[in-house]
Amino acid sequence: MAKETKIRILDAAEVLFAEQGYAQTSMRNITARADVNLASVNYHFGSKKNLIQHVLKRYFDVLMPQIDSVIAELPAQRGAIGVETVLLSLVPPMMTLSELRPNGTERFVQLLGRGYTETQGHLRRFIMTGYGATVVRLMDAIHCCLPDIADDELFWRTHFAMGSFVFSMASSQALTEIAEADFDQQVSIKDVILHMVPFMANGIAGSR
Amino acid sequence: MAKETKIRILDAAEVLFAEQGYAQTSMRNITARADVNLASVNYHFGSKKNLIQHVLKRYFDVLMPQIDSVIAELPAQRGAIGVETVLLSLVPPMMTLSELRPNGTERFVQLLGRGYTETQGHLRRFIMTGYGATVVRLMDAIHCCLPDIADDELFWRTHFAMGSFVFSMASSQALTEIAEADFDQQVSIKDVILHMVPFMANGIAGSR
DNA sequence: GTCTATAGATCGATAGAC
DNA sequence: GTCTATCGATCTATAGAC
Repeated sequence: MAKETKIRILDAAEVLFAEQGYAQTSMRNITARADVNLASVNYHFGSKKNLIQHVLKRYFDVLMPQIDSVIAELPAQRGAIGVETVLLSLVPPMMTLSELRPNGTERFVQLLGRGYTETQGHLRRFIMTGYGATVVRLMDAIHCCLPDIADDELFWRTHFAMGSFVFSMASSQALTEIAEADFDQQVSIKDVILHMVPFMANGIAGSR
Repeated sequence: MAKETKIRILDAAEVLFAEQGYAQTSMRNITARADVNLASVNYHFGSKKNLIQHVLKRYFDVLMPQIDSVIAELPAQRGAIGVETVLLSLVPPMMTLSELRPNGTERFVQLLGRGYTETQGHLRRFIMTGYGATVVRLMDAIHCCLPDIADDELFWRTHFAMGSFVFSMASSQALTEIAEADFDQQVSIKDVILHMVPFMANGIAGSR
């Protein structure tokens, strides 16, 4: 036999969810692409909603422990480093997702963007209950770089930064097509991220 | 008779589209909320797809001419002003959308966010064919403030900025709820926009 | 575990009476 | 222009044979 049915379903589902969104992807789309029987999704995952969570969990379970590691290894004197350093430390963990599966990094962020706008709060709850501690540690690391900025102000800025990131990936296909057509550039996901880090760092730190 | 059927449909549709997304909103949802007959949507608009475009068009037709005006009134010596000035000049036009309909500003940006992630390129084409000249004028105004930044770099930064904006509005309900719960702040759409302008300006201009 | 067959619901769109 | 009634196509989920 080829791959396990369960894996085939997850692999097919994540591509379709990332490309078309959750609502627009039917179980028939998924099982056809995975070349498995329609009923097998409900046998293995119980429901479509549960399948969506499993697709995300595969990525979070790899990413979040890595983020914990890189944050723990940041200099103890946080005042000495900038936000850009913290954000840059997240890049290698993000890039390892592409070793999991082809275009893993891109797909993961697309799924994140879809989840935030489509599942009306479910994703946020899923992240905070399962990986909330990592999120808090990351926010603390950013805050330590910028002790002068008020809590609520930093809250807004980090969410704006996340917006840049998630939106850019959600529409990354359009963006890279334009970049290639108008500027004759071949654009990889890493290029996009490395363009984005200074943008986010400048926005979060604020220069004036 | 109360309001025209056509208007009632548009009013109901824009609320539901903004809150739940296009795919998740059925014609039955819309006609029930508008308190009109199911068949009247197809009579007046031909199809659901056409209805979506009409909902957006009502906002664009008011917003875009105003943006043309404020850009035309910017100082001729563009080198003398900053990006923040250009972005701030967009705020009054955006705010007038709330005079059109309750929460118009917020709804419009939510529709924009939904359109970008859900309609896979259709929205972009709709904007560029109908209002492309205004978009180009706006991009030029930003570029004049930052003559030292290369075309392609500015392309990335403006798209990141748009991402912050659109995503923040798409998830604005969650964001304002958190802000109110964690920081005990009452947050209006104008507060969000005014927090966002410096963030975007710092990100686009780049400080280092 | 895998399959067929189908229940049960909902969808967009339209025909045709008024 | 507005309504009822319905078509035909989808969808998720499940029952039950193998």
